Amino acid sequence: MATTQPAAVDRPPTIHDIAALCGVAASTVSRALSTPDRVNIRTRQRIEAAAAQLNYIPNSQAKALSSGRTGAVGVLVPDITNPFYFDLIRGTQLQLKAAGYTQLLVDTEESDEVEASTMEQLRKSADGIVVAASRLSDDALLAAAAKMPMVTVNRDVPGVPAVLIDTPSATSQALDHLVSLGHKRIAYIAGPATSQSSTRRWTALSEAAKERGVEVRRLGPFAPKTQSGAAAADAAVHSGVTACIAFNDLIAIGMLQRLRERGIRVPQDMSIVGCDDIFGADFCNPPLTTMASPIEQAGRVAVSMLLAQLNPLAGGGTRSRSVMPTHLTVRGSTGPAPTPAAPGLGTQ
Amino acid sequence: MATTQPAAVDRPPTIHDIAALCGVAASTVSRALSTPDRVNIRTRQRIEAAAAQLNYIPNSQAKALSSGRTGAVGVLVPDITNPFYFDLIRGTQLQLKAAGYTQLLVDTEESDEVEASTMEQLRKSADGIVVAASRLSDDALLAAAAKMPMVTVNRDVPGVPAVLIDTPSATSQALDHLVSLGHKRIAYIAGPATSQSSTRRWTALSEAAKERGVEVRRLGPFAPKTQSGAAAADAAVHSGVTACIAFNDLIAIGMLQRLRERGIRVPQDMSIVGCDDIFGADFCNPPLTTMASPIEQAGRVAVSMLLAQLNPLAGGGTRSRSVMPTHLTVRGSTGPAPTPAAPGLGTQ
DNA sequence: TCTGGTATGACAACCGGTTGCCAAACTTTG
DNA sequence: CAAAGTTTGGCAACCGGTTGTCATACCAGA
Repeated sequence: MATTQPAAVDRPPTIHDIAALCGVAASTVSRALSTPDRVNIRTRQRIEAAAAQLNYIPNSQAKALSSGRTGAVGVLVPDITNPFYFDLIRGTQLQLKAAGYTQLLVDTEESDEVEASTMEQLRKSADGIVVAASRLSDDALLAAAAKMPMVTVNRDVPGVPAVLIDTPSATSQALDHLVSLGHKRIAYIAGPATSQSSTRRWTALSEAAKERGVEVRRLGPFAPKTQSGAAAADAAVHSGVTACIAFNDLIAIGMLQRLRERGIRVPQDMSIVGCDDIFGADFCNPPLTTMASPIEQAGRVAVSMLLAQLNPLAGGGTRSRSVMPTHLTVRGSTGPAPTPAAPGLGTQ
Repeated sequence: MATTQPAAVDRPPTIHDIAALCGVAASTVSRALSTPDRVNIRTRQRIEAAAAQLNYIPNSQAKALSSGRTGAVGVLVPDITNPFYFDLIRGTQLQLKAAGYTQLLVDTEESDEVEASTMEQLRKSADGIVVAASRLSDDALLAAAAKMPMVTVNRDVPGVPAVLIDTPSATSQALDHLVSLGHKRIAYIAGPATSQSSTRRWTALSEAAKERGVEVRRLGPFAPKTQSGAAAADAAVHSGVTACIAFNDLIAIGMLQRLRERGIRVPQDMSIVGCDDIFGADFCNPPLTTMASPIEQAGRVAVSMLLAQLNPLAGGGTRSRSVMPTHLTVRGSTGPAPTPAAPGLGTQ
C-alpha cells in the first residue's frame, strides 16, 4: 500500500490529485511544477513522481485564465490556399512548437474586416500574433499592435516589428537579368492595390528602370491568383512589352498558361519573371524564373521576434525589423529579347 | 449622468463590469448572454445594450474552464506543405468558422508519436478533432476516439466516424482509362507503408486488374513527396511497365520531372496517372491526368460530422461515415501505349 | 542560548465565467 | 383574498490552476 491510488476516476488528474497523493497543498504542487526553485528538492521529486504516475497534463485553459498567458500565438494569413504561405506557416509552426506554444492559424480571406475581427477575438485567446501580408491600414495595424504583441510579415509600418522580404532588391536583380537579355520594354504586373509589398516593389522597380534607361510600365492591379494570369497576360501582350515581372508566382504561372493558349512562346516571344518561388514554380511549363527567398525561415524569425517580445528576459534589445535576403533563380521562362523583326507580338 | 462610466480602465470588460453598469448580478449577465430565455426580456435588453456599449467580448478561456467546452477543434494533418491538405484545411476552417468554432491546426510531421502526443495535448484544449490520414494504428485510433470526439479523413476504422475519399473506385476508372489506351503492363506506385488509403487503393486496383486481365505490379513504398518521384520513375522504367498509377500527385509530378531528365517522353513512352488533383497538376509538364475529388467539401463534411457529434441536438442519427465521390480528370500525361517495337524503354 | 535570516509550504484570493439552488416577486386560479 | 405556480435574479460554489502573504521551521552567527 505504498501509493494511495485514487480509484483512477475517469476525469483527468489535476494538481489537487497530485497534492492529495503527496500529502501537500495544491499550491505546492503548482510551485513544484512551475517554480522548481521555490520548493524543496525532495518534495519536488515526490511531486514529479506522482505527476508522472498519474500521467498528469496541465490544463492550459486554467493556466491561461489564472496566469493571463495562453501559450498560443495566432498566425493570420490572407489565403491558406496560396502556396506562398505554406512554407511560412510551416516555419511558424516549427518555431512555435519548439518553444512550447500552440499555433492558431486563421485564414482572413483577403478581407480587412475578417482580419480586424479575428485580431479582436484573438486578443483573449492568444499571447501575440503574426500577421502576414496584412490588408489593414497603417493606423489600424498600429492600433492593433498597441493592444497585443504583434509581428508583421511583409508589411512595414513604423512602430510595428516586422519581417520583410527584400523583394524590392530582388526586383532590381530581375530587371538587370532582363536588361542583360536585351529587353527594353518591360511590364510590372501589379498585385492587389492594398498590398504594400506590391507598391514597394513597383517603387524600387521604376527607380531602377530609370537608372538603367529602360521603360517599365505598370499593369494591373491583379488578384494574386492563377486565374488572374489570363488577364495579365493579355494586358502584357497588348501593351507590347517583351518581358514581365509579375507580383507573384501564381499570376506568373497563370500568365504562362494563357500565353501558351494564345500560341505565344515563352521565353522566345515573351519572358516572364515570378516572385516567391512557390511550390510548382520549378515544374510548370516552362519552369519559372523567379525571385526566391527563405520563406520558412521568415516564419521562424517572425516567431522568434514575437517570443522575444513576449518574454523580454535577458539578452539585448529586441530586434524590431528583420529583412530576409532574396535572390533571382533563373529557369526557363526568361530568354533573350525577340529581335525587332520577330513575329508574334500582337502590337503595332 | 445616465451611465456610470467605469472610468474605462485598460483591462477589457468582463461580465462584472456589465453587471455593475446595469445594477444586476454577474450571474444574471451570464444568463442573459447564454440562456436568454432564463431572464426577463427588459433586463436582457439592458444587459445587451451595456455589453455593446462596453464592447464586451467573452473570455473564451474562462468560458472553457467553467463550461468544459473550449469552442475549438483540432485539425491534424501529416504535412502542412502537402498541397492536398490546403483545400481540406480551407474546408474545415470555413465550416468551423461558420459554426463559431476556432481551428487549431497542427502538422504532425508524418509521425505517429507527434500525432499521439498532440491528441493528448488537445484533449484539454479542444472539443474534438479532425484527423487526416492518420499514421496511428487502428487500436490507437480507436482508443483516442473513445477519449474525445473524432472524425477521421481518409482512414477507415470501425467505430470511428470517417470521411472517405473514394479513390479505390477512381483507381479502377484510371485502370480502365489506361487499358482502353492499350496499356497491358501497369505499375502502382505505392505510398507510405503506414498509409491505409494506399493499401486500400492497391487492393482495389489488383482486383480490378484481375478482372480485366491486365498485369499490375506494385512498386514502392515511396514517401509522398516530389523528391520520391525520381526513385519511383526509375523503378517504373526498370520494371518495364508502360503506365503508372501513382499514390498521389506529388510523386507523379516528381516522376514527370525525372522522366524528362532521362529523356523518356510522357505520354509517348510512359503514361502517368496521379491522385488528388492538387495545385500544380494542371500546369505541370505535361499536365497530369489525375483522380480528382472535392477535397474542400470533404473538410466541410468532416467538420459537420464532428459538430453533430458534439451537439447531438435535434435531427436524426449522426452519420458515421461519408464517402466523397472521385472522378478521373484526363490531361496530357496519359496516352496510347507505345507499340511493342517502340524504342525508349530501358528494359529487356 | 538568543536573534536574525532564509527556506519551505499552507492558506486563500483570484482569473472570468457557469450553474445549481433558493428566495423574492409576480401571476394565475379557486 | 389566499394558496399555488411561475418567473426572475442573487448567492455561492466551482472549473484548475497561479500567486501574494504569512507562519513555521531550520540554519548560522553572536
